Amino acid sequence: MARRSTPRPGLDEAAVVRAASDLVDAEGIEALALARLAERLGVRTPSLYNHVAGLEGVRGGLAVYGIRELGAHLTRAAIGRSGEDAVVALAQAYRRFAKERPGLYAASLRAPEPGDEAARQASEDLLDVVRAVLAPYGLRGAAETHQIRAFRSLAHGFVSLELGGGFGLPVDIDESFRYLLALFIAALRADAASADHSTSIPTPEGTIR
Amino acid sequence: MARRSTPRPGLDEAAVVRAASDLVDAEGIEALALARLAERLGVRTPSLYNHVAGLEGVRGGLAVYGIRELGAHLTRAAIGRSGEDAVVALAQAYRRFAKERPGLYAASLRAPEPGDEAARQASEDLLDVVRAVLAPYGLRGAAETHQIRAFRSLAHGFVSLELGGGFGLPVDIDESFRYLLALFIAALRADAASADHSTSIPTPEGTIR
DNA sequence: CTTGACAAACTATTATCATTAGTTTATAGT
DNA sequence: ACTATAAACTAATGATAATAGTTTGTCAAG
Repeated sequence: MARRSTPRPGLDEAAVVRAASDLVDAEGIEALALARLAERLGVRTPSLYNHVAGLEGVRGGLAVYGIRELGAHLTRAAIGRSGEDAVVALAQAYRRFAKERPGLYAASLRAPEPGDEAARQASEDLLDVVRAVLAPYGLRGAAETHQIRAFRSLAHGFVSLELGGGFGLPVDIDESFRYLLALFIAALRADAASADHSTSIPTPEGTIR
Repeated sequence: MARRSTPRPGLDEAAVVRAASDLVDAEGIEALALARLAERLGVRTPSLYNHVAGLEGVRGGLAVYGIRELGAHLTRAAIGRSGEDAVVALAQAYRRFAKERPGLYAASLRAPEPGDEAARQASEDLLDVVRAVLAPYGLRGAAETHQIRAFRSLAHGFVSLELGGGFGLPVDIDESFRYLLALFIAALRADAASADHSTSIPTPEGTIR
């Protein structure tokens, strides 16, 4: 009944990706190298090729792992909340994740290969969380897409600049983030006011953003 | 009267950085390599060390060049405009620059070395343009900083996601950007309304953001 | 208990790259 | 014409990714 199909139960892709995640969070995304990974895993470099498709394979796997982890964090933050409360929680969780796991967050940003189904699915799941939180604000179709893109742009732009040291002064960065968030929430209110479907029928629309 | 101090008038740092700029815009930031640069310049790799401090030196010089070019574009876009017109022009110019010179834009984002005076100055100049455009909205001190950071987060976040292929659908990305911009401008109006110094004294404050 | 298949590890090799050391050479200024 | 010097060069080293081919450990079937 044992699950493993074969011998030498040392490594698998997940273990390599985990090690990569630890490495990039500890030393930065540019420190990601097969040699360093092999060293950490107590193995010679070529052995990694039994589990991942080279350095590019590690990067791809790490990106998917990062998107999933971010999605899980956002989901946890949003559960049990609604309305503006949920929006704030989502944004704060986004920023906290990026700051706690900067290497993994950076890795999650890389554009996936066109055929990468796992990456597509992970992104879709992540998007669903954002969509669900913004759903009460009543937009549908293209307008909803604009809203979601705006949220992602805000959150990503801010943490990206913050992580990159783009904000000269260390003071009141939290305050700046609150300002940015308030700005977005004001827009949500305006959207909700203009789109007055207080009781709207859940239109059976497509899923894609 | 000739200016050059010495012989073999082939290269200088600016020429190397220009070549690097061409390279990264044509083939992406990850294609930046001294070997490729030397090839393009018709020179052997080690010769580059006479002009730049290795690959890191090229990256640093490219970042400064990118910030300056971006600043020049923003300045041109803002000249002769004011108020919301200027804000929109600034944002559009920001996005256009990033799309026209994606490699250079990416290079401009790297965090400068602490002592890099050229980078600090270039960033300061860039910031001054944004500050000038937002000045009519009446905020001072910390509030102004939040406003500026919000603008940068918006603009950078959007173009970063766009360039990285983060927006699944190619349709109406322009429209999404307009939505984002409208959202920011609404916040500016609110700020201007609350901070009612119609005729304010130009406070002799510090410069840093 | 033996044995064979197979995946996972290994060694060896190649190619690319950045970097440093030391040498040669072209030019500017005397 | 001579010399100082900066800019180019060759040569060598070390890190890295990647591939080919070999060895070996483990599971499962006989």
